[in-house]
Amino acid sequence: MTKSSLKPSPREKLSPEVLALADHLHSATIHLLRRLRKQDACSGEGPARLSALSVLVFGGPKTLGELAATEQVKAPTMSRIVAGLARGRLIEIALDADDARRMQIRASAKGERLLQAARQRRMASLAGQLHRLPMKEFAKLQQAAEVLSRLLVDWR
Amino acid sequence: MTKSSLKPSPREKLSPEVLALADHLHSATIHLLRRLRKQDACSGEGPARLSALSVLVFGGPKTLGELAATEQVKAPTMSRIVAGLARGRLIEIALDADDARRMQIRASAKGERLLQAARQRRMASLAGQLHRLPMKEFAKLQQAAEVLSRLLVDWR
DNA sequence: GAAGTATAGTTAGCTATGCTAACTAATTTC
DNA sequence: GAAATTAGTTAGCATAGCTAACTATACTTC
Repeated sequence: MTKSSLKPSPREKLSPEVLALADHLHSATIHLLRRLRKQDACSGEGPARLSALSVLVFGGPKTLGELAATEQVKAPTMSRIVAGLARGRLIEIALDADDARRMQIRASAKGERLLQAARQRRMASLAGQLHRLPMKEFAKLQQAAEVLSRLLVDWR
Repeated sequence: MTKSSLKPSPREKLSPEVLALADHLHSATIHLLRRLRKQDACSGEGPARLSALSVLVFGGPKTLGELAATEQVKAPTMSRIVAGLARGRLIEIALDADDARRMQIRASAKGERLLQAARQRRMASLAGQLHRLPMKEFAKLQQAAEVLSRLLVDWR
């Protein structure tokens, strides 16, 4: 770091330091998710379906378009993901009373159970590793997770 | 945190705190990579090929089996990825002198250029966001990146 | 050195996930 | 009420993951 500013004033543009952090963060997140992804295999559903289902479980009912936007995917892609989830009885689809074009999609009880089980496996895997960290490093990750969340919210 | 230990002694097993961090980290990394992934579209190559190519560029020549192991993918999958990269002249393949079954795969000059350009786009995107962070938060991410790297190395 | 086993990669064929283009149907706007 | 917009589907393409079954080379064992 060449200059310090404790208030939200940005640093100079794309210094080597910023690029180095971008690189490390990029690499670490890729490898972290690659490890966790393996835990999902035994759920019987692919990553896109699990992710969409988790949006429904934690975010409540959504239309197809809202789901597509949340998952940053085009409508036809989400259409097929929803079809797959419906085929497995993991979601329930109701027509919107106000607008017959819209569909209200919600997780079914079965979908909720499946997602919680999958989530449990991922969390157990990651938590099992975090668990082995010394307190100090654990705290660093806690702070970083908050920073990352804000970064994503403020992304532009 | 219920107990503190500044030395590498692990905490109690899978406390709510550990699970909460696992959850936040999981969510943040997923959404971070989803954003960065978009930058790769204009490279003309998919994520699996870019990732394998980056292994070759930064890790030097590899056999197909080594590439598959590094990318945590089965041999037939890597076989097709390599075929795609070869079709685009992004890699060069030589037969191993000692063992005619093996292939030595290396990035071509064209592959190196393409990967560096793609990497530049990802890094610019992420760095552009990191750039806007106040110094203090930036430093937190730096520390976290180190912790994450160690976590991945020590993963078991 | 021949037979059997192990290893490196390929091929075929399945599923899942992403896209665009072109479509249907419902709603809104003018 | 005609035109434009919006929600979602269908068709068709490419990438990426897998297993099973194959070829070809290398190693082992007698």
